[in-house]
Amino acid sequence: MRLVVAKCSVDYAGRLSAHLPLATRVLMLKQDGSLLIHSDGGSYKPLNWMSPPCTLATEEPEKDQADVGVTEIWRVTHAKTADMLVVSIYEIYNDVEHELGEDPGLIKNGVEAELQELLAAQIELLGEGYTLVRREYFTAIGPVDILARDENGNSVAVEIKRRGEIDGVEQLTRYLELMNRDPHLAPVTGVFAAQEIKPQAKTLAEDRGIRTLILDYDEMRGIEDKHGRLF
Amino acid sequence: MRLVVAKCSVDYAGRLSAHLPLATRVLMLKQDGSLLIHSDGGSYKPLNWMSPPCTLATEEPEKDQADVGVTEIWRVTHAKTADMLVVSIYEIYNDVEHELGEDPGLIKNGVEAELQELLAAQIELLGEGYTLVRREYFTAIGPVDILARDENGNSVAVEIKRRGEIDGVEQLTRYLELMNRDPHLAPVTGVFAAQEIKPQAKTLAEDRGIRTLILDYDEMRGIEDKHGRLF
DNA sequence: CTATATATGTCGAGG
DNA sequence: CCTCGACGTATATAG
Repeated sequence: MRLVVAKCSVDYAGRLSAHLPLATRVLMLKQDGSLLIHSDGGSYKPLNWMSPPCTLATEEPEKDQADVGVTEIWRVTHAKTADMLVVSIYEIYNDVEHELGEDPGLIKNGVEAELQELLAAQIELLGEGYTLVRREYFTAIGPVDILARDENGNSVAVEIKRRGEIDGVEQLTRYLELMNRDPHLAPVTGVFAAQEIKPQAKTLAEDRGIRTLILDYDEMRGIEDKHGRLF
Repeated sequence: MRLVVAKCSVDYAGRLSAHLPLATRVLMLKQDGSLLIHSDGGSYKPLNWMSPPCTLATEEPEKDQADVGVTEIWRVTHAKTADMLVVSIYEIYNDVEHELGEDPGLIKNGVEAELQELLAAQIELLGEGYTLVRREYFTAIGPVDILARDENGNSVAVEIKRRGEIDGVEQLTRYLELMNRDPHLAPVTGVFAAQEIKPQAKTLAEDRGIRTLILDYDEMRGIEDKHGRLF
């Protein structure tokens, strides 16, 4: 990992073309040849970058570039797509290199996959007498998160989100429409389950006869832990 | 902008909870208090981060933490959501600070706008005898990318995407529904045009009687200076 | 490898 | 402020 603070301008050509005017920025050069160009604001997204696999070549500036103050040129070329990033460096204020080694990586909890597992294991949260048919029930337009049966044996399609927004209701609506054309499944009702459901999504769901359900992650995980400890 | 190379472990609690085991990483501290934690690989996305608005507080470690080698603790708290990122620092190998100033920002040239221009100019790609009515035909729920007429003089609404996914079909469906209620326009048929159309989107479009059309960007552009823009 | 859904998505436009 | 759509989306996972 090499960290350079430099006055530079940048040009990118690939899926789009883009240009960064002359300013002072941080250039982060990773071991794999990739390059990130950060300013002192914005969020985690760099102003510009090149993803691996790619190679960096350092070049001498042409005379006309040297005349306007360019001291070196970094040309980063993507190995597969021929995307190219060219950094024209005017002045380097700081240049540090350090060996980091392999990173053990991030451990996550509470993403949608985990919610789906938990709800499948605690299908009774949908209601008394509900049973799990299967997770990831496949249809022609995509997988339904959970297919269950209610206390009367009727099909119930469950769409799970971390945050329930209108998109998710639309998605479930499409599934229901399709599944209700299948005489083996129909009638199919819908449940929209999420840790948090936006008011508009709740309204839309109810308007379409879809039940909404708030999932309490901590509670569900707690129950699961207790189950685990019983064994 | 402060750049720190340090051995650290990290914990995040917010929309999800996550943990980074002890390793050497780069900590990028921006002027607005935001923090990025980068390893020497991956793409431009940090391993972990806190977006602005947020504040950084440096704390002394508790005794039990100090005993295992923690020298300082950085606690970054989001100003609105109460998301929290805690960095436990064991050793600092490098620590640099530099004033960058405001960045003038990125200048972009996108692809989708160009696709729309090109298709309007080459409207015959839609079929024999088609004529352009106008680009950005305005409806109550938004602009239709292109309105054309087919060889019989009937209205055709075209939705253009770089990548055709289900969302785009939904969008076009809404336009068609609305436009077909207008006796001056009806009957209106739809064409979903994109550089690439996902199978699910194609299925849904056909199910709704919408024609799909693959656009060859390079061909439409005439395979001119694709990479010649840099210099 | 392709295809698909998720994401602490981020980001910008527009009501 | 919120919603919606685009993104050089990236990323993991299933087929």
